[in-house]
Amino acid sequence: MFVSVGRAIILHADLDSFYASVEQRDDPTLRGRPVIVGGGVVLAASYEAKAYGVRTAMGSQQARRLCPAAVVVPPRMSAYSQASDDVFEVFRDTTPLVEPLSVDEAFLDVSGLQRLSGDPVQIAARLREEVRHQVGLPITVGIARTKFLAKVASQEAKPDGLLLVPPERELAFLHPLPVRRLWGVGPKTADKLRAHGVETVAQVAELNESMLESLVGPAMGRQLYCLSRNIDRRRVNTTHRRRSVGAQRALGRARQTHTELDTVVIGLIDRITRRMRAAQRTGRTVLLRLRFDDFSRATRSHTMARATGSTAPILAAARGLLAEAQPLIDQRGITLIGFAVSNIDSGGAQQLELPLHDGRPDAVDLDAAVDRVRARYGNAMLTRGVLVGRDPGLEMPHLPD
DNA sequence: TCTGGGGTCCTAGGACCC
DNA sequence: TCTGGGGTCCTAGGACCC
Repeated sequence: MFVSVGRAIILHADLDSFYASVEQRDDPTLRGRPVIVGGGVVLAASYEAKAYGVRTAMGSQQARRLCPAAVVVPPRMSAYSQASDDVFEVFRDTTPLVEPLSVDEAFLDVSGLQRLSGDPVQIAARLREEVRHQVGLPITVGIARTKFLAKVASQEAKPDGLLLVPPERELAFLHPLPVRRLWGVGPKTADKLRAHGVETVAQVAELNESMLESLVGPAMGRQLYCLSRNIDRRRVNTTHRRRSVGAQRALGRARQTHTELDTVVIGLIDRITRRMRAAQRTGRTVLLRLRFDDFSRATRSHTMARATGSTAPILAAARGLLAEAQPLIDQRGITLIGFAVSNIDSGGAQQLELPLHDGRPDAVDLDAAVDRVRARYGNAMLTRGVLVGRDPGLEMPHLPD
């Protein structure tokens, strides 16, 4: 049944200190105590540990200094993955309109649920109860008319909270916040804004669009213009697709021999291509990511003629990139190596130039086009069903599989 | 702040094509 | 014929998010 409502109601559901909460759930002796998940670096900290200033991504030495009483436990990724699946099941029991943002975070569109399930606060409260009862984890929910406000609301409500931003209170809620709360504003952008005396969302909202664009670039400028004025028309998107698959490994300061490094490369590429094949994905661009002794970084990339999920061609590309970067490695010393495969499932189909006779799409020689696609990219992209020629937006007829 | 691992998106320049 | 404008792709780097 469809219930017509005038405006969207969006929930942002966010598990609290996810990894640490799973550890406290599974080991009762950890409850109420400061818990740090991680080895060399803090992957997650319980709220008891956060109270001492421990933060995610902090070096564990510093974390121990801040909180000597903390219990440090190694990560158990499969347990977190299972917990995540369980929580998302609760989400999907609430509404089919779920957009995952990460393992521990999602948007839920509950606009059509009111007649069936009560008002938004009741729906959110029940969701929190269900997650607590069925999975045993604390979760915070923000409710608003837009994604952005819902997310800000959940951040304000953490931990283990629930916050609704009423439609008539939106600007009053948003404007006093620091600019860092705006999506996409990190340390660098915050610095740029501060240099111009801009520290709150209200101050951003006083700037016009061209001023913001000159300050932080066209895309970021437009985004800040819209968000600071509470303009956010993004819908909850359930059809999100992964755009890259990657793996990386920190190596420490010790120099690696060629053989040792190649062993790491094989391991990383094997991990990536296994995951790609498991997800039935192919990719066309291989990216090498390096970090050096001085913490500078470099990337090298290579785009293959066709998309693939096979280990051999991707490994060959990876080794080629590494050889290309060898002078940099010898010079600066490598401390991290990673690869990512992107251009997922592209096959390159969008780039194909079809022979248009007199510019009429109906006069396209389909057989010839199919032959050219096969010759250049293999068969994978034919399953996409639609080809786009050079004419912008010109959609070609469906191709036979 | 002395640094993991997984991602996303934007920008800018060069090559190339029509 | 020459030139210029517009468009896409590829590469490298950077910022940001969880």
